Amino acid sequence: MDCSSWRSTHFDLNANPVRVLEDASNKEVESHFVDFARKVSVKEESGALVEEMNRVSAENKKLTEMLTVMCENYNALRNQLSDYMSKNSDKELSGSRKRKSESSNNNINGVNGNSESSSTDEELPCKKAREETIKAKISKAYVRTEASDSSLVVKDGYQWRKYGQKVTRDNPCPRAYFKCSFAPSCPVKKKVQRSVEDQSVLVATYEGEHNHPNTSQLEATNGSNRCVTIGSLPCSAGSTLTALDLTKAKPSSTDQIIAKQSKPVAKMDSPEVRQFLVEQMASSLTKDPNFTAALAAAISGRILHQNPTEKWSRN
DNA sequence: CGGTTTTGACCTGCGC
DNA sequence: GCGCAGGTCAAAACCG
Repeated sequence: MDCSSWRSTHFDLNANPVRVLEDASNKEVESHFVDFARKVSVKEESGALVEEMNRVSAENKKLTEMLTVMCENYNALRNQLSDYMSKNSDKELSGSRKRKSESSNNNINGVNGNSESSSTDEELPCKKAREETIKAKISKAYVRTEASDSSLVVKDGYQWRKYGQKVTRDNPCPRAYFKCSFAPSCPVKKKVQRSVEDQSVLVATYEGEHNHPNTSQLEATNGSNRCVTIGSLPCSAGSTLTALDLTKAKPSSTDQIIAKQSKPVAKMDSPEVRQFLVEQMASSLTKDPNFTAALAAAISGRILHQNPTEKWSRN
């Protein structure tokens, strides 16, 4: 599983635009300020503006430092998580309750050893291969939501149709079953259930791989998606990703996703797409007068949520 | 009116 | 074989 390059580029995607934005906004504000000062040429007013500018710069610097610290912490947590995942991936898969894809796989050579099994010699390899395929495409995503939010909705950019809900024995919270809206042409399913330990965390389990583009990617490509897809999951199930949500202030994008998957998405991996996303993020954010406020909110939110995040990385 | 959600019934695999 | 638990189906309700 070679996903480190993708993960690191994805992380850069989150980190670099901030630096780009910071430089761009500083230069922009400075040039606007200079022009304005020349035109008005009122010393008192310019003095006040300089003072304001210094204050904003100091605030900007402070935010940048906080962001740097945050990114370092995020990196450390991500490394912890990937270490943990690689150590426990085998254990996790064999220990799951899921029967079709795992238990039968592990017992196929006969813990029960019943020679009168209904499976024929032709069926066995075929079934095994199919189950292994399914097993290989299972991925999990942990999504933080508002504690008051009782819906089992994970905004991952795809459209889902709920086909069932069940209360399971090991968790009092109901588990919801979703199929991709493109079914039956797209076979992907997902299960969403609240974590037993932290009920503000949704655990989404994806099975299969989408054979069509992510709807949010399509919207972004069309330029109609003003809320950049940082917080959404660009999920072809099976790719490793980490996403940093800078748009926490928006209710529609409050989800904070840390996902473990197993192989990269070609579209997201291409330099053109990354460049496009960076440019789009930069342009949309620099035009937004609420950007500073939203950034501050995101950072404070991150800091407040740091402990639960550490908790996830242990689980 | 068509698509989605809800929810009880049903199916299937596993352990005893 | 039986009971349990997870997963799926499908009819009714809901919604835009």
